[in-house]
Formats: sequence, structure tokens, C-alpha cells
Amino acid sequence: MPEGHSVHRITRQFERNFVGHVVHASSPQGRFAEGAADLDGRRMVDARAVGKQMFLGFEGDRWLRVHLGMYGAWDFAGDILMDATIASSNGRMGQTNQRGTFLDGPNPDAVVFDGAGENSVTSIGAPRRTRLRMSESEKEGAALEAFPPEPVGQVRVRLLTDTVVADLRGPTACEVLDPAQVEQVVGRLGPDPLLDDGAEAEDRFTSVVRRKPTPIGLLLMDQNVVSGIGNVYRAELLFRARLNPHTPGRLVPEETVRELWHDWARLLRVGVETGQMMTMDGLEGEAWRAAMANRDDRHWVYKREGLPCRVCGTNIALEEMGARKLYWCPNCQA
DNA sequence: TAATTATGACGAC
DNA sequence: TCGTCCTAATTAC
Repeated sequence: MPEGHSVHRITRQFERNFVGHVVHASSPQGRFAEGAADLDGRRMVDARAVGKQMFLGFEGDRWLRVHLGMYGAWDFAGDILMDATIASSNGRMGQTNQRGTFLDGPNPDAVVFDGAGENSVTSIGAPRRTRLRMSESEKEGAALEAFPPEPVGQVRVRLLTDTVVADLRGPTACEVLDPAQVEQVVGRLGPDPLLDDGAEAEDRFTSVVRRKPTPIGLLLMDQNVVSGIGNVYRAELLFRARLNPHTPGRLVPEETVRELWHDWARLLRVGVETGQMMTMDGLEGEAWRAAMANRDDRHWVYKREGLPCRVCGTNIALEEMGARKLYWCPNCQA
């Protein structure tokens, strides 16, 4: 999926555009008809992200829990108010699409018209009105896109206000919970650096890791140990720490574990702000722009099996760990 | 047209 | 450890 950063970004979109508004909920696909009927007509009162899970609170103690899984995605359309902390103009968040774009980053095909006529929403301060450009096919014909647009594909849930619509497709979880159930789910999750940002969370993560015989490469992916890390961030965090993925948690030096926590906090913040999993640092100018534009240039090891390590030249290795592909440098991470 | 792939997670053995 | 679920894009044939 969409790792933790995407979910925080999506949540901010809901905070900005839906919280405080009465929502019309439906399930165009039909598979969430009951839940949608329950939520329909209620005012959204809260939007929270914990790791990879999002919770949308509605009047009447209803919470919609959504987990995107590996290929879920939210599409936003209409007059979207961009969150000042999100430097993206795209309406779609979650999975990747074609055209080499990334749905949780700026989409070259989505031009933004803001109040100043600038092609950007990166300015801070008052929210700006944005609108997604018409798609290629619509560009030819109709002058104005109808609102709301016809749902495309398998839309599990559609949430609609007077001005904005959000479509959810492909989630691994989508259900209505009561407050106690929400607490139960959240209570089982490990700390999320954007929520639990103090020494207490760092200590909790550190002590859990240092108690376990489990390989650190598995612990980082365990949402009960730490929230929000997925397969990309796992590989990159381990490389950045020059850590062998097979090292049992309890044998990782305490300082290294603490540095892992801080590094995750760092990468998560960058991810939320930019919408991209930029896991390389030390890039400047053109190299940085190239990396931001091309996902193949953003990572140290992820999806680079057989290619020379960017640091030592050793071929990047690929193996299965936790039923997922793990990329690492056997030399740097010896 | 079919197979493959993907940034997840769960339950049955 | 395996099978299963969710969807869409890309690649192979």
C-alpha cells in the first residue's frame, strides 16, 4: 500500500474538505450498501490516521475504518481545498497509476487552478480552491465536468458533500465501528511517530524491539511494533541504518534502534509533506529533481536487485522475508 | 486474453 | 507456510 505517509495525507484531505460537513454516503459497487446507508446523511466530525489505518468519525458515534491494503485508493474530485501542509495538486491518493505518476504525489496530468492562477498549491496560509483538470477524453467534448462525476470502476464507497466527492476502491478493510471497537483496533497498534511523538513512544518501540528474537526486518513490518512502515520503508530504513535485516531485534544495539525510530519519524514527515517516499538524502539541485520525478531514483535499495549498490557497488540482493520482497546490500548491511 | 505484479494483512493448518 | 481477499495496470503470449 500506500504506506503510512499516504494515509496521513488522505486524512488531512478529509479534515480539510469533509469534517464539519453533512455527507451523502453510497456504495456504487454495492458491496458496502449497508454501511453506506448507516452513514448517509450524517455529519463527519473527525478524521484520524493511525499507521496505515484511517478512521472517519460521524455523528451518532459511527466510525468508518478504512485500510487500503496493497492496492486501495481514494480519489478526490470537485472543488478541493488543499491542506496547507500537503504540497500536492493531485486528487488521487493511495496506489500508483500509469503514466509514471504516483497518486500520492503531484500528477503531471492534473493541473491546478488556484486563486492566484498559479499552477501550484505549495503556498502556506489560507486554503486555496483547486480543481482538477479534465481528463483527456473530456477535454475534447464537454466544456464543464459534471459534478459529481460518474463513478468509475469498482467504487466501494462514495462520500459526497455539496462541493467535493471522495471515491474509495480496493480497500482491504472498510467497515463501520462504534467507539469501543475503534479503541480496540487502535490499542493494538504500535506507535506512530506523527501521533506519539515523544520519548515515551521511542522508549516503547525500543523496548519491544530489544526484547524480541525476531529478525529486525520482520519487526519493522509488524504493525503491532510500529505503525505505518511497509515494504518500501522497511528496506530503506534498514539500509540507511546499515543494518542486516536478519539481526534479531534483541541484538540490535539500543542506539541503533532509537536511530531507526527517529529515521522513521523523519521519512514519514518527508513523505507526508511531499507525497513521495523519498528515502535518499544528500541530493541537491538536479539530482534531487530527477529523483522526485522518477521513482527509480528515489531509493537506496528498493526494487534495485542485481543493480550495483549506490554506496559500495555490490549487487543488491533480493530475498523473501515476511512473505514480501526484501531488497538489501549484503556488503553495506553485513 | 491471460498472466503477473503491487507500498497488506488475516486465518487455517 | 500457505491460501485468500481487494483492484487495476502492465506485460506476455
